[in-house]
Amino acid sequence: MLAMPANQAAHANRLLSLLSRADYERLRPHLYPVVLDYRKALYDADTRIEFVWFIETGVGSLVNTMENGDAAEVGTIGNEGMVGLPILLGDHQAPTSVYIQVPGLGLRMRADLFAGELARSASMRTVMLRYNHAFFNQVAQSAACNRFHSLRQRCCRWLLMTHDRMASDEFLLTQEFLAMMLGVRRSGVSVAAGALRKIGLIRYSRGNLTIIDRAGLERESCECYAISKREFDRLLTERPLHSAPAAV
Amino acid sequence: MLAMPANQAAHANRLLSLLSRADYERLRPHLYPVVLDYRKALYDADTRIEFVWFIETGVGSLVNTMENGDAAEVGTIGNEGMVGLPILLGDHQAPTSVYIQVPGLGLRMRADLFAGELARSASMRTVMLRYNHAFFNQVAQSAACNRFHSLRQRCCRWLLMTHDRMASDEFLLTQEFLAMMLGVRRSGVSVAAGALRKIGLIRYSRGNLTIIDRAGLERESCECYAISKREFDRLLTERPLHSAPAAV
DNA sequence: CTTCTGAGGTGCGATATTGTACAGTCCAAA
DNA sequence: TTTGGACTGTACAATATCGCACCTCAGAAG
Repeated sequence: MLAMPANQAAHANRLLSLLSRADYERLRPHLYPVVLDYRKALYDADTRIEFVWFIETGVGSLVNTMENGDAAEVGTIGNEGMVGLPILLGDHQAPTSVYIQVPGLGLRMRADLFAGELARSASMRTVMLRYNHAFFNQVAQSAACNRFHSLRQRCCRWLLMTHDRMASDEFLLTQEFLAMMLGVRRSGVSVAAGALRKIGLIRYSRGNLTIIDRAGLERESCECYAISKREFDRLLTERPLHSAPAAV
Repeated sequence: MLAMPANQAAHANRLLSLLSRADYERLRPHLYPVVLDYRKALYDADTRIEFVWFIETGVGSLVNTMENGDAAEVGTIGNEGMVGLPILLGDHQAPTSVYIQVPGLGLRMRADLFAGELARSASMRTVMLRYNHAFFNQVAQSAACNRFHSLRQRCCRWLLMTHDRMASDEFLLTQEFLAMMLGVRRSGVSVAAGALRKIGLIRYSRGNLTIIDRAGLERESCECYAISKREFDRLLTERPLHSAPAAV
């Protein structure tokens, strides 16, 4: 049974707000506010990860880049999570990179200090590992989604996942960039997004996109969006997970 | 700095053999030998995970099944790893399932006891979390692979990954089953595998497949195989990961 | 020996997406 | 005010894969 201490006062970052006051106070002296600029790399593939980040606003992407330069997003990180999970897992690098796709603000901490605090606090590990599982499930869902679902469906899913992690209905987003995230041609996005605009779900022009009809996007999206979201909601709560056999 | 104690005597399962003798002795009383039958489910999506498994021979697949029944493998587990990572991450279920695709033997342990031992041993957590990272990287690679690479390339990758986890060059495998793993039509596999047979890389008939030319398969495969393998080799060693800044 | 069944090979039209190209439009810098 | 660049819309042939159907074949069951 995982006893979860009373959480600290609400924080812009959901993970930090799930920590006990004591755990949060241990991290606090090491957290430095940073601006997350558009397209900034938080870490690059196969290079040492020096910091972990807790995103407050904005959105980051876990991106896999192939030898020939083809790239695709395989996971999304916002104010519900952190960037730098390899540190949590005892590693210091990864074959993927993390880029900022919607600029914002966050808190940064030295990776070695984060690892040290984790080693000292079981309750902190609990929170972070649960997030890690939710994120893993999202990536696993992406893998299957890339196999089965159309560009249009994946486009809707991407918009919904990004929207969830944003304060506003409006954000900067070029077709070129979205195409890279989805791992498709830019002109393919032009057609898919054009169709979504035609039926009144979104509006956009010259890199400025607005979500008009969220429910409509959810209808057009594949099930992958709902599954990922459900997992985050299930795992990122203050309550302990049911662990009695009855709780199947 | 992660001090890694002297490992215990070599074990058929690589993860268990990476544990310190003390850690292994803690698990040993709870490990029960089991037969891993073809197509057996080790756990099902969204249901309580009661056991964790350490595979000794045979191969398992992490499978994502869609609402309409479409299914695809998103990760592979063999004697290098364990089944039941959600337990390690403080959860007790997952949106994916694990099935045995090549029958074999393994050791099973009650999930609650495994969680208890993990809570008591930092060194055990270290080993398991590293494996978790390697496995995560494999799934992230699959996500991008499903986006970019041809059926033929993915077919080669699958054969290589399975072969790595097998004692023999020969195993039972129908096109029907491989099609489900790759998330494609059976007749698509017929064409792809037929081509691989024609150029002498594999041999097969009526559900019996033999790897003839491994190097050839590696040439025909996408880069995803090598990347996943490299990550497993990097993370599943007895030596601690370099953690000095010089070790980039 | 015959039959049945699971496994595998092949063909064909339909569809999604690719690669490439080109043209239109808005905005900001010169 | 003009120009150049960034962003977007569109078109078209090529390709991979799909969905489906049908046929063959080997071996086990009867």
